[in-house]
Amino acid sequence: MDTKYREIYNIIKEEITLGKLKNNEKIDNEINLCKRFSCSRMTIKKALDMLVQDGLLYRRRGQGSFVRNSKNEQNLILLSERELTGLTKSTNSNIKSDIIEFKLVFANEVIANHLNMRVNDPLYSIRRLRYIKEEPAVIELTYMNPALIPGINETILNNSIYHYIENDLNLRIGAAKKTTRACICTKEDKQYLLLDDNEPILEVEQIAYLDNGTPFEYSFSRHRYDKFEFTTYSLRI
Amino acid sequence: MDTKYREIYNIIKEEITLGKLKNNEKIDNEINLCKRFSCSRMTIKKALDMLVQDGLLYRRRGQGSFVRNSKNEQNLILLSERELTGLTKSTNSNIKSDIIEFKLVFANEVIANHLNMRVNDPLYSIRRLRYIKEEPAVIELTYMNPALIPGINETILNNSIYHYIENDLNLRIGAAKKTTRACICTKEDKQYLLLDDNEPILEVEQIAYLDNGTPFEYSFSRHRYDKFEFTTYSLRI
DNA sequence: CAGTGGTCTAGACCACAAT
DNA sequence: TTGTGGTCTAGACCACTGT
Repeated sequence: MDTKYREIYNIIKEEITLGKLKNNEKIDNEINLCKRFSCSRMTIKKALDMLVQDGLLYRRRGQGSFVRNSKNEQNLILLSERELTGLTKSTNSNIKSDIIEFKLVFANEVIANHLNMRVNDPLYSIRRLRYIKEEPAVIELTYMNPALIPGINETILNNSIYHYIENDLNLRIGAAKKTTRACICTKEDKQYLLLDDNEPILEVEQIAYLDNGTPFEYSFSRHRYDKFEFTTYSLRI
Repeated sequence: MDTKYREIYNIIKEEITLGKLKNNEKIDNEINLCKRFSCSRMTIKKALDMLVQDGLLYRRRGQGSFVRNSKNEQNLILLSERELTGLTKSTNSNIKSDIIEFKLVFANEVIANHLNMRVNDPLYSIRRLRYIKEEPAVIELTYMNPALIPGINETILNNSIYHYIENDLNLRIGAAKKTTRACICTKEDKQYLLLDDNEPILEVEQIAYLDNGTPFEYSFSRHRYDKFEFTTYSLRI
């Protein structure tokens, strides 16, 4: 059983993204939505505020709530913020992985710090090359705490680690801190991603947290610059 | 008069960032905070949820709310999400601008679309080179709707457009949609930012919205790759 | 003026964790 | 069992917009 506000959020989100509600169209007011969903105004507000955070709605006191231009920009792969479960989920299609390296190492100070571990604690180190539509697209270097995420093997790595965490380990991923930068490509990048000397990398450094705030993954994803861009929607609450 | 939840948010945020509250330390529970700030639990929850969104807090049902590792990483310029007012505010120091070009043009279809204008409506086009600590750091190309943001002149451009919008025009900036990508540098980038052939650009394309949902700015900021990285904190609500 | 969203309250019941 | 945060209610008052 999901929460009521999340159900309402999903229903209205669908009405917007499927085009039932047009751009700049005024949606029903809060009072009417309360009646429609048999709930209090605070619950409606919570659902609508989530849609504002997604950039799908804007609201004007004294006037109403309106749909925001929700162009389907699908030339490139866009990642939206409420789905933070890595490549596999956000692109739905045609992901394959080569495992370049998969070993147990010992945490250095930086990693231990980010993952709330001690220096020299054992640590998974995973390097994968990921393909989208048969073309090499990302090199991922992932560190995971084996005490939190046990039982990783090649089968899992060939599919989705996140799927394993949520469905087999029954843990829930809650948040991620991502730092994005542009880098000059290295020899390794050129080799695996088939880049020329002057072609850059879009690198994302990430710490991912479980639902309860515990960090479980520290990773670097080096993306081909011509296959990825990232969109975020920032609000000043 | 600010809202109560924003005041509480600011006070607790300061206690975390100034180091009064240490990493992973449990903060006071909601009931006690209600008493301390003389307010209801919902108001406390709203303030604390904002801190969770900022990545400064994590919360565990049955246990409490805890401070998240808030290392001061100040080697590079980091932009956090709740401050979306451009370079000048987010770096506090030592910004200068050269105006490369400032003219009135006519909106093409793409721009008109993003800014809710009509094709061929008049439009400010502003190209600036921005220096940080006397070194060239960003080339900004900005389009603005003169009907919304009138009276822009060189003095304003030499300082902060955002300051002018909020303090002189008394408008409030509410949200921004940002798309980040890595690019091969152009001849112009090399010339102004003093880059070598193989050094990339970190480009941010942005649509900025007023408080009431109206888009007023469409811009491209081309950052030196070695002076900028962007951090975002994503939540799965 | 009426209609809208923004804030805030004082409580209720629930799910979860530690003891 | 106790203490914690998560959800939800039914209302209140306010600020802003348009007529």
